[in-house]
Amino acid sequence: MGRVMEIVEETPYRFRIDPRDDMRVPGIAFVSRALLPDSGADKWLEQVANVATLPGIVDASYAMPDAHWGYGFPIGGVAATAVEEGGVVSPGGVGFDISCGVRLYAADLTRDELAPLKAALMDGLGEATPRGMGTGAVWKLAGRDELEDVLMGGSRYAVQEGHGTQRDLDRCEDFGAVADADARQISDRAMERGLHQLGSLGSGNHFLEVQAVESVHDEAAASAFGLRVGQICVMIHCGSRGLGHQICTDHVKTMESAMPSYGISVPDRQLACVPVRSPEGASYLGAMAAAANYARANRQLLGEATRRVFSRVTGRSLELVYDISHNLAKLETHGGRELCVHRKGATRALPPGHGDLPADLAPHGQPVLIPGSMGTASYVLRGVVGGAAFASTCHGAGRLLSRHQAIKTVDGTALQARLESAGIAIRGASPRGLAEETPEAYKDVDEVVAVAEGAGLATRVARLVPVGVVKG
DNA sequence: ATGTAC
Repeated sequence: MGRVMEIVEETPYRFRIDPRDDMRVPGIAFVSRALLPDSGADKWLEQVANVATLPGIVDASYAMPDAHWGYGFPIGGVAATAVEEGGVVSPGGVGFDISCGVRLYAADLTRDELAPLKAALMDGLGEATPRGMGTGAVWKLAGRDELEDVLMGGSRYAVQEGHGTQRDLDRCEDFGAVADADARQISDRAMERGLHQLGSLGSGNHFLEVQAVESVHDEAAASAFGLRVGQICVMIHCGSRGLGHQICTDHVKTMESAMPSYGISVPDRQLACVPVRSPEGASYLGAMAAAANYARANRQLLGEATRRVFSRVTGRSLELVYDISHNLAKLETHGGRELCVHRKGATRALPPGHGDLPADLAPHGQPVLIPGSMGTASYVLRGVVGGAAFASTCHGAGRLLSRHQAIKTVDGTALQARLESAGIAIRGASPRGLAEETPEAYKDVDEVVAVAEGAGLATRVARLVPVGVVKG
């Protein structure tokens, strides 16, 4: 399980790995004793230390409370590099599922009002949501030219084509699309994979979930976000499908061969990286931005399909609370310097008053959407003044068992029966897919979120519980 | 996460 790391407890919610060997900065993990492996030997802690060796990294290599082992970087990792000081960009710091993220809708409907319609709603959502490893998708794109429009315009293009409203875009990170997308940096293979998957959930931990607001922790913020106790919500968690995956694969390969020419060596080949200010760095960031726009359009399309079903079955509407990604690198200004902030399984959490927030949300801070594991709670948090890790927080419960271990632990069919008897409707999930996502395979989301709040990364706004789930 | 390996 990797070498034993020496950990210094700075506070009950902040642990430090001091620089050693080639580390340029310390590692900082925002965890509790309960979330830290007993022996200090866990592969993700070693990964935190490895990331600290990257050229140009500033302040620290950070781990969020839900951190666990990932490709090169830990999932739940945050690292920023100084762009004008040789700072690098690494696809491993973004992840294979570029701009994977979450969107949350609030319904004009209570849990009690839904009860007699729940089965019909879940049936409708099950039928309307393409999912799994196949190629079914909501939007049949006209061809590569239209795919390029999506890659450049993200949710804005989807709305322009009639798939949503301006109000939706007001509640999206980056108002629906990131700048500087460059479709020319995407291989033919990645384009082909993206052509037939726009408006599809995928598999793994991706899901569409009908939820109910169980409790509100911050009345003012909840009200501004459009949330109240007893209300029905819909959460959609998905990403950039095969397109993002192929882009990551392509650019890791390119960087592996380019790295020596920049004199960069890394302790793990999965940390392949190049300077942000290099042809390969610019190429990756352009392709990554295009994949991010694809992921946003993907969530917009699935949201529109959800709205149609919701309206038909319940006669009620869905208002977007927010859409935020948790796998992305962004060029941001912090402390007067331009930084390339990698967030991998970590969520941006802008503080109250931040200029990138829409006016109605600005007094309260950015909504942070935390999907729990299947059958457990999810949370809405908000960003705080004086946060840490470049205004970042956790992204979910965080895995405890590998998919392989999870399958050995539970039987998918039995798990489905258990969830259904707990009042959680399941549609479309394969037994194996369910077993991989069993709650026992994840950390306790309540503990993760409590630590995020204790560490001063974000504060709780509302806790949501599952009513029904559509999975791949 | 992923046409679960090119």
